[in-house]
Amino acid sequence: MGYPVITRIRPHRSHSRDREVTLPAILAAAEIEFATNGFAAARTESIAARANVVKGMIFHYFKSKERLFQAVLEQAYQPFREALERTEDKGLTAADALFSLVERLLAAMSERPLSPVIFMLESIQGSGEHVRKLGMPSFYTRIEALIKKGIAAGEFRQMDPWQGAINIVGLCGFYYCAANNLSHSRKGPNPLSEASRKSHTEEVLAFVKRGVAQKI
Amino acid sequence: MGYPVITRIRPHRSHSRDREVTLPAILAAAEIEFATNGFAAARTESIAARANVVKGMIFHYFKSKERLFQAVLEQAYQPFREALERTEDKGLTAADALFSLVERLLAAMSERPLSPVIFMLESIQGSGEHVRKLGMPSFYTRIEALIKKGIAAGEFRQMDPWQGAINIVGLCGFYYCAANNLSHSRKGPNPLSEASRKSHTEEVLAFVKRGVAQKI
DNA sequence: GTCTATACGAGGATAGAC
DNA sequence: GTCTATCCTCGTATAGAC
Repeated sequence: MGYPVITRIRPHRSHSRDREVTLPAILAAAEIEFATNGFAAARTESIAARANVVKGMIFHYFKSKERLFQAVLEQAYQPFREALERTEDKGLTAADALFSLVERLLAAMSERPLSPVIFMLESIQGSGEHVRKLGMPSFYTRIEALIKKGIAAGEFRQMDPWQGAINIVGLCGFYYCAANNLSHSRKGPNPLSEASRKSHTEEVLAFVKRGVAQKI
Repeated sequence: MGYPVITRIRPHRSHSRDREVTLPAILAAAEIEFATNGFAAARTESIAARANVVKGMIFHYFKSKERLFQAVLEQAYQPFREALERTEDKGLTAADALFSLVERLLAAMSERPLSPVIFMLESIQGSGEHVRKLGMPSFYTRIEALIKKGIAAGEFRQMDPWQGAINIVGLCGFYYCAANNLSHSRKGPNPLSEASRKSHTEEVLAFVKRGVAQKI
């Protein structure tokens, strides 16, 4: 008593008072936090710290953790939605259509490497509401249809089209989900480096082409 | 005041006072909870409810949530450790050795479908300590070595052996991680049914064989 | 070994000064 | 818009009766 009370331990943060800066910073930090921990285990405090803002800002801009998560999901899904919408099958053989779709899928993942992780966590932990709310068109059914077509045309080998679709999506996405652990269990280049992602893209494409091929 | 106080709303649970019953029940319930939510988001209360015991029992038998998780990890990893240890490469071609290893890996997953999910969550969320603590020998490096050998022997096509190993492990495990969501996005048989798992095993094996094959 | 009750900390969310 | 301070719920863990 009698001692002067320190009312401000940290000074104001250096951010401009500007939603053009704060809002994207929160979104970017949230993407990392949700991709690392999933929705339930993610901490708003961690997100705030990473974005270099105060926790209250998150609720100021997004009202709740739940809404922030939805915003992150929307942002994460954007490249995939575009990849699906841009892909035109008209006038292509089933093989060409499938391989170009897989290329786009791989490019989208390489562009946003955290997205596959978020979707994987949502797949494991979520009840599927979030994904449905996004109107997320399914890569699985699209690929399944192309495989069916390719089998009928004699371009692809006999196989279960649904299982084939799962295998192809898995080849594309598993790498990014396992990337964390891969860097633990092995010296070598960062799995998320430009070069490693390029290598992954090429290897998956080659694997898929052979995996569905008729002749061997 | 004056009203009789209800001291026991629920009666004693019907379990025998026996660790032979209670302990495995907790372990089984915990496996489901951890596989669904990951360590941080898992709730001891949920585990207790599913095991039909009282929350205190968990701490009585396992001391902490952390130790319970380790016990679950050990249990989950058992079939995989055996699969790796039993596999002998002596006198086999690289192709035969690889395919029999993949078969064992798939069989282990089919036997414990929650294990791939737990490993995936640990890979995404954990720092790798738990897995290292288990002395988990790596499927990746084992498969990588076999691929190298197969390429040198001309049995397999030219490819990046490390990427190839990741692709193969991914083909095996992704299915089980995505299974939850798969059942949401599609009518049809349960992805974890006996028949579906068998189908998955066969399809992956076929996919892998073609994926690494020399001639196409 | 099984139960009830509770201590204690962490984390989501809000209020209100500046 | 940004900050501090606080409320309140939930969840881990413990104490102690039976």
